[in-house]
Amino acid sequence: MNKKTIIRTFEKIALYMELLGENHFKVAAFRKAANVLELDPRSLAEMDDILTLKGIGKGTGAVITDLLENGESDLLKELEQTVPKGLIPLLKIPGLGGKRIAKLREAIGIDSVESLREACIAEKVSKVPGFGKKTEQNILAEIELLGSRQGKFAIWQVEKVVSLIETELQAIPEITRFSVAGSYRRAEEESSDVDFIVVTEEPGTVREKLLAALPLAATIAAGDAKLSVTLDLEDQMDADFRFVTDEQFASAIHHFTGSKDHNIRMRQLAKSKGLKISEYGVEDENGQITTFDSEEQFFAHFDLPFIPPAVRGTGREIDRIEELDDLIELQDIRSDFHMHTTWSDGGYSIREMVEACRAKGYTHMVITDHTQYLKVANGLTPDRVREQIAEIRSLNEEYKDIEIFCGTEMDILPDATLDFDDELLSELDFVIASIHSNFNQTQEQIMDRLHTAMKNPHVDMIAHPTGRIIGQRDGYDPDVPQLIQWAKEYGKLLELNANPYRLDLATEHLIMAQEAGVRIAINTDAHAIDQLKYMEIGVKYAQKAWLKKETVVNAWPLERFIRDIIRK
DNA sequence: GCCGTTTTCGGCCCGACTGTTTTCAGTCG
Repeated sequence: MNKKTIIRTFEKIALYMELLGENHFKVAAFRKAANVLELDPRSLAEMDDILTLKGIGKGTGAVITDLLENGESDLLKELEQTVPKGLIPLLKIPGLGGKRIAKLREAIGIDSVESLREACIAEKVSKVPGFGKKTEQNILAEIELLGSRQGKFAIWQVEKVVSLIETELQAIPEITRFSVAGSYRRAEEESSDVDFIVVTEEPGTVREKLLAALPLAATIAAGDAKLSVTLDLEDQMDADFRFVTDEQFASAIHHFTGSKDHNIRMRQLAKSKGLKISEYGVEDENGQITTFDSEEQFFAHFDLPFIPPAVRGTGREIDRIEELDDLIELQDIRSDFHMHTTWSDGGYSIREMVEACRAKGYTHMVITDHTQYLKVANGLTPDRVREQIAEIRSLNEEYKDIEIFCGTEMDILPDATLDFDDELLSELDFVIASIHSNFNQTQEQIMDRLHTAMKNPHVDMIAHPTGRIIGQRDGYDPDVPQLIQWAKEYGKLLELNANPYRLDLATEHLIMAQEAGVRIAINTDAHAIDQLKYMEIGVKYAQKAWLKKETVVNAWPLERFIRDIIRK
């Protein structure tokens, strides 16, 4: 028996009870019990007080005892026999929850998506009390969409949709200001929809203009406070817009940024002080509503510092506020160590990239084009590298306010050798080693390649260490704990590649690396000026792993970078 | 079902929108 099994049992019990139309506080109690175990960092063996945890009571405790003693839960077995398995997918149909599903099963014997479809076509559903013609049609339409509707979208897919919507919002003069909220603002790897807070005095006008401007597959809800639509794009994605006044903005963006658990924790905190949080402000016992100029002020109202969106997760972040002072922030970033130019597969010249980094206020930067093995990317031969070094050195003479270092993103070849020899590497200031080929090798072969790079005294950093593309491919499956050990042993940096396709290393590994004392560089891997902005997503993602300023090398001052990395 | 230096009963985070009703339940985020 392990903790995961207990958690999954609670979740299943909750699901079945929901389908039976049980009291939703009862359902929530089982979900909460699952959450309590999930949030506890200890393993099952270490939890001798499991039955006395807050949130575990008589009913949930009996399930745990049952599982520990018999390896299965009588309650779950009973529920599985009572509730047809075919009902579970019905919860995926928008507009159908436990109560209505229970009602349909009771009244006309619905036990699967197929029987519901048939009942809709035979117009039996609209005869059930509480259901009407409209609901029947909606259910039928949703059943047809069930297969095509995608659950989660990768952050790079969401980013494109967010940009598109922002362009439309900017074009509407009745909008004073707006901001994306929701899981995208928290820099989640995946989101199920996008949320926007829109400040306007004329919600009706804005709603109509949005309905006219956006590519629509469906309108889910359209009121004066909110607009909810399904966008007709490559992938059909839902978008929610909340219309608020300027005074309500701070409370609204906090509320709709979430996470849900963060909000619940904040509301419990408010309640303990006799206050009530809603998306419109904070209400005291006299019904007086306070609004705020900023989220900072909102948090200050509860004696809390500003909690960055990226760390708003389980609610436990509120117990870690003393760590926020050291947390990496965008304004700490002084440099970017990984970018490409027209010398290989980048879109802009070295000078253009330098100008763009100066505009960002960076004090130093590294040019890192691909190497000869990567022919599709026009990788540099040794001769071209030396030419490039000369050009960079001369450009560096020109610019007094930014230090430009000569680097490379060198391929680690499939046979576990490096693309450049040591002599050439010694002429460079900063050497990145990367895998771009033969992802399907065994883990042993991959680790052999990475070890070669790690051992080389000229290599400074391993880029995108796992090669993953979020939601598309897992990468080359390295043994990351081992990689972190090597980074520690040989004093190498590991990258957090900030490109939203990658975000590599992932959160769990960043946490591991920081704990091991390994330094991280957050880099954009920009192939165009515009992509330098990915630093913002990268830093947010780093915050999810609670990376400190000290851990992130590109937050270090130039002098320290030269002393500890370039001249080491 | 869980919980309690206000409570062992009556709450549980809070509000918008839809569709069904004719004042509100259900669903959703």
